[in-house]
Amino acid sequence: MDAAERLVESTRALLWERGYTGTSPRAIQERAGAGQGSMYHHFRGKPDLAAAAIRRTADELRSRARDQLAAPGPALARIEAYLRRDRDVLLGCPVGRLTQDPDVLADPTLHAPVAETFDWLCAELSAVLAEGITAGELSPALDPDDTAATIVATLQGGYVLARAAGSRDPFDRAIQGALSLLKAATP
Amino acid sequence: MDAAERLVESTRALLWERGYTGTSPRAIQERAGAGQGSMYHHFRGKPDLAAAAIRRTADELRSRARDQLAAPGPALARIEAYLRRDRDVLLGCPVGRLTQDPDVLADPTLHAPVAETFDWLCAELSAVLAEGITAGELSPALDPDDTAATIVATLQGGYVLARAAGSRDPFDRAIQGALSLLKAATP
DNA sequence: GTCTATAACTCGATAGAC
DNA sequence: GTCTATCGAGTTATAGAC
Repeated sequence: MDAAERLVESTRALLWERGYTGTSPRAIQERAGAGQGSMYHHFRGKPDLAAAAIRRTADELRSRARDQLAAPGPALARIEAYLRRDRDVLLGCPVGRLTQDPDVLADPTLHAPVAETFDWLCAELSAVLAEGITAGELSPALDPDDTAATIVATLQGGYVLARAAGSRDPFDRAIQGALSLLKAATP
Repeated sequence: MDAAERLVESTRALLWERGYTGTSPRAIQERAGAGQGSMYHHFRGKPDLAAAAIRRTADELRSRARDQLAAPGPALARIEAYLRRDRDVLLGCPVGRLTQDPDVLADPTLHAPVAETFDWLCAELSAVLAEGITAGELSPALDPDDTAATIVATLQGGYVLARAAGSRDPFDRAIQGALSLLKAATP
């Protein structure tokens, strides 16, 4: 792994742990084992480096969501597989956490990948839900877009509750509760 | 309003907008119209001031949740009133946002009010849900604790989605989706 | 109780040697 | 391509005058 690569990975880790404001170029360099000169040679500065890191993190999230949502099988089973997938719950969502950083939201280059990720995820889930309704797995009374937003919100909020509690328990309960509600909503 | 009071209110506003790491004593002082000396006379430093601000914000959240949840009326109606209450969606939750700040989670004095707030809120909602099940409004198949966690997570995640989208739409959709699922889960 | 001055440090970024 | 030195500003906090 060359220096530019290590700098991006280091930035990804620090943005996840400490957010944009809490991440200093100095900390990025130390973690990457690179010096000032190296960093400012490869990147114009902190926003440039953050843009590269956020784009990669967003791409990875999409790719991992596709693994479960685009798999073969019944709609509800794919949603359950996605919700129950192994996650580092106490670390929170590396994309969702960026929405708490006003400096990220204020910079269109940093904000755009975050907005696109959740737009894409809601649309993808909505399509799977619509499929489940057509197949007779889910009640036609459910609105796919609304329900998709509820599912993504349950995940994002589950992370918040887990970090507040210092335990993954509330996350697991929130997921279980959402799945129970979905399973109760059969035609 | 005296200086100490203005300093706490100023800290509350800044913690909400910019988080703990993003909030400097200087910014607190400027917003409060108080000087360095005044601040360090009334408070030992940034963590002390933040502790006072967080305690007050947490108390206020609980008090406002009680307004809807402890009101008279059927269980489901109280939950809907709580979920549909007027909110500054794009500002996010002033308590939930603190879970993204590692410096808050690392300090027990700052972390405790955050943990207690969500513990209390989940317990309160769980009690209302249990009441709804007993009254025959909701299916006995629902687990009150799980469902309560799902509801709180939907709110917290709804804020995340709204800030990501730069619009309150996904928040409203997530709430609507959760209410539709709850209403579909009748005995 | 509030002020100003200052300390010791980190911030994000640039300059210029090698 | 990476280094070290340095910049000016901002950080949290203390000291001491008033």
